Amino acid sequence: MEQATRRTTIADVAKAAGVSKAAVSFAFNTPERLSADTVSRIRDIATTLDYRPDPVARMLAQRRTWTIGLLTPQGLDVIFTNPYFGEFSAGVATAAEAAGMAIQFISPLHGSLTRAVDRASVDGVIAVGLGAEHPEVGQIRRSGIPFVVVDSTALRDEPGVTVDDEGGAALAARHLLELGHRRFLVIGIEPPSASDRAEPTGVTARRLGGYRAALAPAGIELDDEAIVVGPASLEGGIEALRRAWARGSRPTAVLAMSDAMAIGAMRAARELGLRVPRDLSIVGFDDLDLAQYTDPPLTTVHQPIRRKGQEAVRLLLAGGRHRDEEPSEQQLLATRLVVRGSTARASSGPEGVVDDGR
Amino acid sequence: MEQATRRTTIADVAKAAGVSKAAVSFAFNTPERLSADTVSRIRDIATTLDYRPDPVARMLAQRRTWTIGLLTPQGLDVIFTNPYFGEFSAGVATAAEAAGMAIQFISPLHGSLTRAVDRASVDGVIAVGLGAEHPEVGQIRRSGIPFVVVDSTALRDEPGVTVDDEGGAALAARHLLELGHRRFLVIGIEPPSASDRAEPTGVTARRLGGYRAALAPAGIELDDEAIVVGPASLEGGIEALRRAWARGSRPTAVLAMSDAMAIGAMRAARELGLRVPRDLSIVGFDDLDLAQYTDPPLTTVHQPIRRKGQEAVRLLLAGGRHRDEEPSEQQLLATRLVVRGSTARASSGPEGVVDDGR
DNA sequence: TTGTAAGCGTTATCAG
DNA sequence: CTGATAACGCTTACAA
Repeated sequence: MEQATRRTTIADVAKAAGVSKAAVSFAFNTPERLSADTVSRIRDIATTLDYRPDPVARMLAQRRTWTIGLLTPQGLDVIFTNPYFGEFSAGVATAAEAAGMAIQFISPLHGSLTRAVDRASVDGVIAVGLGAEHPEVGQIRRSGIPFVVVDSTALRDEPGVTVDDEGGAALAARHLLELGHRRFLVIGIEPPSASDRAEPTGVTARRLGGYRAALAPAGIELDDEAIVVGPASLEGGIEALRRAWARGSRPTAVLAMSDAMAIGAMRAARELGLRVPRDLSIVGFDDLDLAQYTDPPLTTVHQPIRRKGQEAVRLLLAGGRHRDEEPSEQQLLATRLVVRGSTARASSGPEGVVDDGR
Repeated sequence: MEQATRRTTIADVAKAAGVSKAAVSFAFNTPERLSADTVSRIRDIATTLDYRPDPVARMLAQRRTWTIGLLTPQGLDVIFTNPYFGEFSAGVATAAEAAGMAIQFISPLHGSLTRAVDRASVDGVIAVGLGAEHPEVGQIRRSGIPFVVVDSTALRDEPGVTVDDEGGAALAARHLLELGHRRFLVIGIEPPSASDRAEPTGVTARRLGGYRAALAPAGIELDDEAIVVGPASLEGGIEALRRAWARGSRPTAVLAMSDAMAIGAMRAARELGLRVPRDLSIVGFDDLDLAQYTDPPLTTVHQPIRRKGQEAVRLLLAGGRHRDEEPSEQQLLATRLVVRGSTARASSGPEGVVDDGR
């Protein structure tokens, strides 16, 4: 995979046009500085010679790469197949393109995020879902590259954008409460890397906090029995509900921390012979595009995923975080409950046991 | 978004260690060439100074970017939210990472793919779903960068990987035929860009060919009435079935050219009061992960999406296509039918009209 | 084993 | 308005 022949350089064009390299550069970048016909002459020759400026040389000289890095602790294979990241990336891409920036995914390389960060040549980075325990944050901060964090309230002193996870989660729990539910199962997101697992990831902790805050007034506590975790995927949701069921959990409602998991749970419920929402109510979190097309359509907590991506870019371009600079802007985006068809009034339990409201 | 302070360069390390820049370079890239303690001394100092080689300078000097470009005619926002591309990209990413390569998405920039290609700094490109009419193919070929095409049989003289679209489509049609269906609706993929629209994209034409080939022996022809097209998305599928229905189509089976569209069609069918598969059989194409989790699970044509991505990388690394080189390897991957729950024996029509086999 | 110096292809600076 | 000339930070012959 080597280049076959040498490509035309700025020097070739300069020589052919009988001008300096600088003049050629001007002809493309600041044509106002040259006389009109010099510009057109140079451009003509450049076209003839099929000259295209080398992006790498340009980056080196400009000391800018025109690229935004999207840093995630998950591998690219999970990133690309995860609808949440898809929508988020779409938001980032839209805003980045508008600003003339490309985006580069920075994911663990051979297991090392640090290595990946070193190899990436970017003007700034958007770090998604990074806990405070990630050393990469310090690594980037030291490097002096501007960055913003997304979904990491733990990093309060960095500029970043987050959604109201607690509030959204509370809305979901309250909704179920109002429908008369008393036996809950929480399906949580298990942090991706082993190192994260020690301390639950920010999102998980915050949403759990929201559920608890809403249920407490009703005298309901979520003990370990009422919580299962797994990867934030469809399979993860299936597995989670199966596992909970196998160990004897008999909820009338499940609070899933992601739509993917909620959809998986719906699938698993069907396998267990439960009708959703009649035997089991399920509420998700995210409001993916897909959520409105499931059967039944998914009741879920909406968060503005694409906008989150756009805001992150805006923040980054507006300054990001610089070395030793005072903390800058924090964005908190609102969440809201979208009631669709996967939740209903609590009725008799799945095995004919009438719920006595205990 | 400017760098706050100057980062440590190789010259800084060299001076601090009292060696030449070359020695520092060797210490990292070819330590065998230096004495063991020189290496460790240099490395220690480099660590102290927090030296990290500048990737851009390295690219320029090496004349390699260690990056593979993924070229698509669709915008990044559709790429990232399309599960097919997600799985494909995951395959590419896996293979690329194993080879120490990063991947860069090359999508129309401000509407121009050509511009995007110029700005991209890559060692090779994988072009997905490009028709022969795309001038970018020539652009890249002229540039001398190795490339492979995916899903474009029109470009027979380029190395590339394709799946057996005709065969797979025929399998799908034959399956429905065997179930007794006689009234079909084809939901096709509408090419993304207006320029492509003139001539149907390769995939669409090939799959349609497969359907026709299978139906012809049964004396069934697909006229314009029997075909609707739309974007390859869930919404596209919903829209397509609705439109066909509105204009009077009353099929007992639909052949969708993508799983996303098939799932959309299932949704639209439900809205129309049709039960799948009882009133309407639906078969998709792709076999996305999602296909097994729909309700009912989707009968579809499986294609090895991830593997397609991996093979493309392999081909590219194995040489790709060079300027003026003889055509190189073509890969044709097999497809197969996966029968699940969305297809059933043809029965009475949706409005109680008994199908007389006409 | 290590150093020297010539690139790599731009852009930026500063005279003319 | 134009053009030398010097960065930019690294790799890599080639010399020592």
